[in-house]
Amino acid sequence: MPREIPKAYEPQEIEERWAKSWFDEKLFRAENSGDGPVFSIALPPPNITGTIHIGHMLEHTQIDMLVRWHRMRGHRTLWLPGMDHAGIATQFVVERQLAKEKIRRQDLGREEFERRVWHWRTERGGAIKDQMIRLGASCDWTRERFTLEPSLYRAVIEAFLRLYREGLIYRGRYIVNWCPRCQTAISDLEVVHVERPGKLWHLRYPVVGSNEFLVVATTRPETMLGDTAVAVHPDDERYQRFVGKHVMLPLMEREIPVIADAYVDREFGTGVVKITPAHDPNDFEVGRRHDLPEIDVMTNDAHMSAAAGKYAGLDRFEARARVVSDLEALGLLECIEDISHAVGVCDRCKSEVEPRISTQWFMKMKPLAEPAKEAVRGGLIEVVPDNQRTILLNWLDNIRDWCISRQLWWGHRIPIWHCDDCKEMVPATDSRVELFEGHARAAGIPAKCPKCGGAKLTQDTDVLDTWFSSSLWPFSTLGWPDDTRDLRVYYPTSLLISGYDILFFWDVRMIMMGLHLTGGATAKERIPFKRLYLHSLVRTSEGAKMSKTKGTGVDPLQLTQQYGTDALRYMLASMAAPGTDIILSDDRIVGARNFANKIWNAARFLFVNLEKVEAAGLTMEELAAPEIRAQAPYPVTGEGALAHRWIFSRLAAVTAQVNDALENFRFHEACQTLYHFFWDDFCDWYIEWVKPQLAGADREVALAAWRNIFAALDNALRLLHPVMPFLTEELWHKLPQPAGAHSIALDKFPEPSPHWADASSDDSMARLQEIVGAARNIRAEMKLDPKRKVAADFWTTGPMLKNLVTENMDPLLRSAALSELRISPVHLDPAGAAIRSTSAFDLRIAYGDTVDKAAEIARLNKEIERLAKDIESKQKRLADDNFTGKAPGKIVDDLRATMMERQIEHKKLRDRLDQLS
RNA sequence: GGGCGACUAGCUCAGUGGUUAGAGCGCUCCCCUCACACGGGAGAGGUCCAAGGUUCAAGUCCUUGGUCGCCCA
Repeated sequence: MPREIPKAYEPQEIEERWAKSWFDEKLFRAENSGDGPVFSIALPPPNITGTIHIGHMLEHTQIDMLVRWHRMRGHRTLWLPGMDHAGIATQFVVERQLAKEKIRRQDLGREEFERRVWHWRTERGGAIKDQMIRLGASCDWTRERFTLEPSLYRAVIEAFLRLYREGLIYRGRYIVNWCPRCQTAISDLEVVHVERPGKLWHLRYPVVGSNEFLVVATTRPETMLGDTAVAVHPDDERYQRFVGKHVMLPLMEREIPVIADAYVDREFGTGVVKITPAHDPNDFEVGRRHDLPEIDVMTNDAHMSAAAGKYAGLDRFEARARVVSDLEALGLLECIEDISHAVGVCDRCKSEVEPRISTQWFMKMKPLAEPAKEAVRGGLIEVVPDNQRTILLNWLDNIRDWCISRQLWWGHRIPIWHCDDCKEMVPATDSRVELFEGHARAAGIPAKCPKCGGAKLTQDTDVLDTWFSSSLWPFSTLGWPDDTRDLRVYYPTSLLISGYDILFFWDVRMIMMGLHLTGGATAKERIPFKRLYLHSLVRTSEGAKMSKTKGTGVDPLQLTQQYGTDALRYMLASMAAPGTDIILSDDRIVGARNFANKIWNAARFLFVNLEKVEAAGLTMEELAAPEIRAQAPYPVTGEGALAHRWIFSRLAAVTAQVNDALENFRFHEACQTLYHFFWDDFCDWYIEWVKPQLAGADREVALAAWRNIFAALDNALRLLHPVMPFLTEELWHKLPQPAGAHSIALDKFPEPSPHWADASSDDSMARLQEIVGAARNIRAEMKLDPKRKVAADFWTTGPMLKNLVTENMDPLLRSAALSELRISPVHLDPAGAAIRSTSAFDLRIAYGDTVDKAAEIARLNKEIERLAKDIESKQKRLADDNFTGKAPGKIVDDLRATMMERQIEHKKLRDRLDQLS
């Protein structure tokens, strides 16, 4: 193996191999027996129509990091995956496909159409699952669920029936958002408001029995055909005398009343508004208050209906133009104003939504919102970042009823039957489902109408909003409404990670449904998740949402192909600071790729060099067997001793930091900590420091050094595994592992071993790094040939530091490319030399005549000035009794100590400057 | 109109009241040293949007304003 290890990390083959192996071996299957802490999380189910995009990748990376971390810490970990049937989206995909054959779904009929969708689902749906497997998501695929499968269908019916019986689901004729393209009602949340230029038309309505007009202003003149009143504010003196009179609705020649209602904004337009109860939510309210007729002047596809008289059959926008020109011809168009206003469009298809009166199913939300508010406010559910908690509570405060019916064929059909004779609504007898052509449908069909005894019952044709089934996801996937073992073990789930864009659509609704429907005795047992982490969205460099249709989306699989999955994961995680959106940049992923390569090469170095020690009779087993690694660090004599103690001390600190970061969703901090540990500490210092020991002149030293370095590498790999699963898996397998060990993913996450912590090593190493830094700085400034080793002089007053230097002479000389480092008994002579100082030591390298004296003077001056300023400000603060009296003692002491150090440095530099000039 | 957020190095971003505010990339200089040029070493670069305030101490907390986003109505 060592001989074949490639020079650059080549992720492609490695990733595919491990992805397949993890899946085939069912490595991530959760056991619902046993003891110990449980960590469970449900995958936000992607749409079956979807393919993976960078947002999924971000979400899955974050989930997977936490899942792998918990699993490695021995928690009973379940990540439950699944797909959403995605009502509208899926129906559209299939309809579009049919359209190519010039077939409409109506031509096929409902049953045949559903058959086609199922067929599509089998053939084409769920591509995202394969992509997730390929990208290493450590889900328990044996528990995969689909929102339309029988057990979840049953959960939906059960939930519906309970809510219906409790009166929380009702049917009624109200104003809804109608999408004329999707030909279905949609919920308020599915309407997005876009600011668009528009016009405000001022129309004259003749007052009956006079020559006067009332002028109304409207952005939608075509709806005037359905006007059933005009309204003014009750206190508006301009119009009081008209209240109770009638105006003649132009074009329709219909007399409609002038009413007074406080809803009217006196400042808007003329202060008179037309009232169209069937086509405007506010007018609808006014209409109900005043008992006005509701005239729907449109059809399902937003053409004018028979109720629109001679305009029937026209598209709504054609009708608008015709209405305006007809009014103008009659002299009833007062003026046209250009304005900008918010237009509601369908979230999915972007066509203009038509507010329209319609018979639909609704869910009462206020009673459900109250417990949810309590759970969040009381901290039963922790929301991160915290500001999202405010947003969530705010929304719950203003919640409105949810229109849950959709005029689609793909979805959970509403389990209500209508009596053909008396129109009584009869719910399914129970939530049982039966299989029809292999797919679930309601089985509890009522036999006869309980009211009139009629035997002809027809099931409601509507289906439920996709989000209805989604809102049951955390418990329906675990077997609810049955009392299953999974449900008892894994519910409430530990955590939900979702994008903040679906907070209202999904997260909040799950909280409400979980609290209301599940069986726990207390709210704490009924919440669907204990913590809610809202992750950021990935945006384009312009800050816009990624969009496939606009071509601004980034294909994660392509990036993966180019840079490796681990690199992409690392990049996303390293940018995933809570609360701010992510703007992708090529640089970052290149950096992440380089990091992966660095890890690869550090391991490569070890394995390649192992040959040399194998030649000396040491075996891999002796050096790196698991039981050997477990006892690290091994004491090393000689000059590398410090570095060994130090790297394990670093490991202890890094482990604690990573644990803390992951506990708090601070993925970017975990990444940064790991990056610096691996690259700077492990590679740049530790490996470099101990290289000669590894070469094996002294067998005992080599043995211990190798054991330590392999143990450290093994620890590092396990620390890195959650974010870079493939690379670490591959390298882990190159180390000896216990018989039967399958994967690093099932190995232990490092413990933050307190006995590894070693403050004195940390301190000593930092000092030595300063000395090396000083020497390198002189070399670079003097433009010394890097290959040329030079002698240096060293002066310090501290005996400790003197010993430290002596004890670590060899690695010091190598790191700084020095031929020798002479410890001087006296102050160093600045003549003919460059000196670098800290308060603790001076380092001198002699030069010929190569040095730019003026540059050195400039450098000194700049440094002196900076120090002087700093010292002055510190002196000032220390002289202030207010500060010394009130600030904590440690702060004052530290400040004083620092100031004294600065003063020493300052004096040294001043002296040198004097001698130079 | 209501709410939430952002503004820190050329760029993308960290920064949890307390030393001289950090990282990656980019830039400058040197080095293809036998793990890695996807590398090593050394540097330059910041009145932390503005003005007030709280505090012994503010990039960090508060107020107001500016610019730019997002959500809701």
